Amino acid sequence: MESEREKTGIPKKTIYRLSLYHRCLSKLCENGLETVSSSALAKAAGVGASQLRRDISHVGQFGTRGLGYQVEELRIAIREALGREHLQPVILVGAGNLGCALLRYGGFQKEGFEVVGAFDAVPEAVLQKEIGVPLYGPEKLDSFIAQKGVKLAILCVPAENAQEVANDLVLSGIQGILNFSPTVLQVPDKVTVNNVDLALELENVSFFIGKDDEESNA
Amino acid sequence: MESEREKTGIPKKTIYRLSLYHRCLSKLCENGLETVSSSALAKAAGVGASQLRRDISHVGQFGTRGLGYQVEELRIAIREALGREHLQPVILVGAGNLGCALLRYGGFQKEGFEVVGAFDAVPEAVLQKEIGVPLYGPEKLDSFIAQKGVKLAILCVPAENAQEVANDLVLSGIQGILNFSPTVLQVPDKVTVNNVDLALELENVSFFIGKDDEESNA
DNA sequence: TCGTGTGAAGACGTTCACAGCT
DNA sequence: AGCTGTGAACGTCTTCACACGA
Repeated sequence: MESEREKTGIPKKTIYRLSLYHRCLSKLCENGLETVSSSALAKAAGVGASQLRRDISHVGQFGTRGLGYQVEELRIAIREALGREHLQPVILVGAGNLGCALLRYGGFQKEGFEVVGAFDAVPEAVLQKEIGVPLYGPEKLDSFIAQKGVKLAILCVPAENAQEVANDLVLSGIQGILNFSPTVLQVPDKVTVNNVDLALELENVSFFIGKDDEESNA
Repeated sequence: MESEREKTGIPKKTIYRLSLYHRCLSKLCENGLETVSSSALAKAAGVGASQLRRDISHVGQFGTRGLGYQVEELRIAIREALGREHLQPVILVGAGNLGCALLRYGGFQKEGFEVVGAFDAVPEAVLQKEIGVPLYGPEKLDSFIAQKGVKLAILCVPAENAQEVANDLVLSGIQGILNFSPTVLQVPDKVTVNNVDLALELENVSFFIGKDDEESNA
């Protein structure tokens, strides 16, 4: 039912970790490091060295045996493999609690995304100033997406409206949705959806604590 | 390196989906449905019917062949399997943008969690009123956790402080952390960490769009 | 007949272990 | 000697397909 990894042959989980490596490499770069071994980088990323090498092998061969990887070279290679060479415009739909927090959150910009517009059913003028991004009503969605050629949307509307809004987004040409609503979105195959389900994630942590109760001895 | 599924024998991914089924069942319940087939429930949850049956079989045998599952019965069984029978107290650390948004976010309460306290390096009194939860400075952390017996924490501090704060949490007895900081936390094995990495998630969506560019024909 | 529960097969991801380069 | 890159073994999750019960 689920078939990811279209075209490239790189597994979805690997993609995820490559992003992580990319971030680690950026940090190493800032610190002036020039080379790094698979084990050192793996440790920084919290994965096994073997897995890291396998992941990187999906991108190409960059290491020097006996030495390690060139930090900058590897970073660029990964960035290209991820298709993150250029700034990518994003819109955010649903400027409620979470939506506004995300707008103020600097992490997206830092990783090469630009939130170019926000949309809400009730676009309050006050907000506009606070979030530093143009805020529109739903009627502007379609033309905005077409005009700016936006392909990515962050969806933060209440669960009740999520599917409806998602439909509009897809019709307007959005190809990827980062969905924060606790809803299973129904979209065409060509559209990618990643769900960030906060409550589910908390439930998951909750499950794994207490299980290890009588395992206090390492 | 990663070994989840302690004790219970239920795979981590299945746990995740069980939470999802649980939510879907609650919805069905509200709608007055009494029975549901694996395929119907699977569709609601966005998974394959076969997978759903397999997942549920990890919990027990509840279906009636030729008919389906008793919605309420299954819901309770899953809730118990997940250990979510009782309200679980949670603290939130880092009442910045995201932290505050999460405090106002109703989703956790809805799924049976109670945010009993919030902590921030600079606990502004104004905020206190806005978020509806007691807000303390870091010095109160330890005693609060001990006193209330809290095991779960939501971590929303800046990346720079995340590891340091996590250390404190672990020392104070926290056993599970839902981490929103873009950092790989180093914690003892007995502590469970789930990372919600917003930028990474967006990067991931971004990767999978455009790949399917010339795949518009289904 | 309809739909569950599950052995068996298959797909996928991870880890091992070592050959080979520097 | 040190470290990468990778075939092969392994383990895990998913899907198939069908026996069995209602």
